Amino acid sequence: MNATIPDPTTLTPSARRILETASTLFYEGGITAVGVDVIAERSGVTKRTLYNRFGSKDTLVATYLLEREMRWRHLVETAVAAPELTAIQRVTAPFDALGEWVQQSPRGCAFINALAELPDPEHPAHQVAAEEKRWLCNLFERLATDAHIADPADLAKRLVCLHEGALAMRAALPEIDSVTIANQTACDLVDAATSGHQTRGEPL
Amino acid sequence: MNATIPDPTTLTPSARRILETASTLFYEGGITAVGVDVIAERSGVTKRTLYNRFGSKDTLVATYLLEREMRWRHLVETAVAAPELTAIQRVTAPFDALGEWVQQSPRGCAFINALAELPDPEHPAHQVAAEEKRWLCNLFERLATDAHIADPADLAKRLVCLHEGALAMRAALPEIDSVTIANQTACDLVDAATSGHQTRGEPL
DNA sequence: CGTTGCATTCACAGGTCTGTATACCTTACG
DNA sequence: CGTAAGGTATACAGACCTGTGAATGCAACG
Repeated sequence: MNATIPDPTTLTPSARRILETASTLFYEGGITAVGVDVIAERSGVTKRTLYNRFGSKDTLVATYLLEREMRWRHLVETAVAAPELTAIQRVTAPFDALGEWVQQSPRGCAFINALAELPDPEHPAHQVAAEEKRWLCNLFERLATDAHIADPADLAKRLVCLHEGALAMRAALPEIDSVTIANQTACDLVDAATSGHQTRGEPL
Repeated sequence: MNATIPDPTTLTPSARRILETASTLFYEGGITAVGVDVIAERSGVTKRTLYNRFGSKDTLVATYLLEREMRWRHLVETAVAAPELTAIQRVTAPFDALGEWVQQSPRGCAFINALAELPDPEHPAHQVAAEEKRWLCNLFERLATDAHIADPADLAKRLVCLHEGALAMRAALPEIDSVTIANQTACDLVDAATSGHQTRGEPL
């Protein structure tokens, strides 16, 4: 029934097609709502092949999220490493990557969506999703540290919240250009964190 | 099949029980994953009664979101109207309401989750969810206007992003106290928007 | 040539899903 | 008393779901 997640970079040709079809359908239609029959049919593959390659739907879901995370990480890492950027600009570079990313992602964050559909913390996909958020938060903290910002952990958490909010709002109210808004806000937060001591309002 | 959404405040006793059971199960287990059979059984009601009262699962889902929105709105509106608050403090008051709200909502935002599961924009629940976000954004803008903030529309969008991000992060990484972080950040944003001209970083 | 791995075809098991049909019971109220 | 509304009980239709079984084709590689 269950199986270990295969390495998305070394897949047989059929498995590749299956994964690509599943990625599209899961993201656009929702994980629970999309059945393996449709995935197999749209991949030009039989269900048997699907199960031979992935072992279970849950594993296919986890593989889908895993590969998506790899693509996202790669995009962010190249954006952050752009040579023309200052250390300060690098801190908000993930928001630039997000701007590209959402062009092909009108339905919000695939990881948040997966968490919404799969409440069971034991589900393999659940941990992939949580891991992605943890990675992003740690990345922000590292970038803030490199930019010699006073409280990098605090800034990182703020930026992660902004980041997720922008993605979520894009699915809910596409007419608001939430990514640009979040990007500007992130720059302001970095500004505030660098220019001397920061006025911090009481949370009442 | 489909039916009009009933008024959640005037329900027969059975319908009340059905809606309450459905609310819990939908939120905790996901909408698609929870079937009407288990809802009926856990409500101590037959499926026939459920269909007599709500007509379809889709309508039941929409009613669930509608009532949840009413409760949330009420909580926010009382928080915003607290007499001891200044106009400036009112702007971030929804974040205080959010602090209470998430005590009973460890699985993130029900509306975002619903959008994740029901991509069809024609689905009645879809519009209830989008409406909630629009309402919150407009509320922020109104509060910012009342507090004589320079660009209320801009600030409102920033605060909505923060708000949604805090909710989403709570589901993904509960160990981060995202609501408190977002509340503090919101206060800082309001501070920055009130104290003279605001340095706005280039989004690169 | 023979093996090995990949994929195919087709059928099926065992559930669960939404939604409906029929017939009966109970309670409130005019 | 009589009626109507709300609810009960049970069974069913028809579709879809995940996952399995058994037999076969085919191409590459030793």
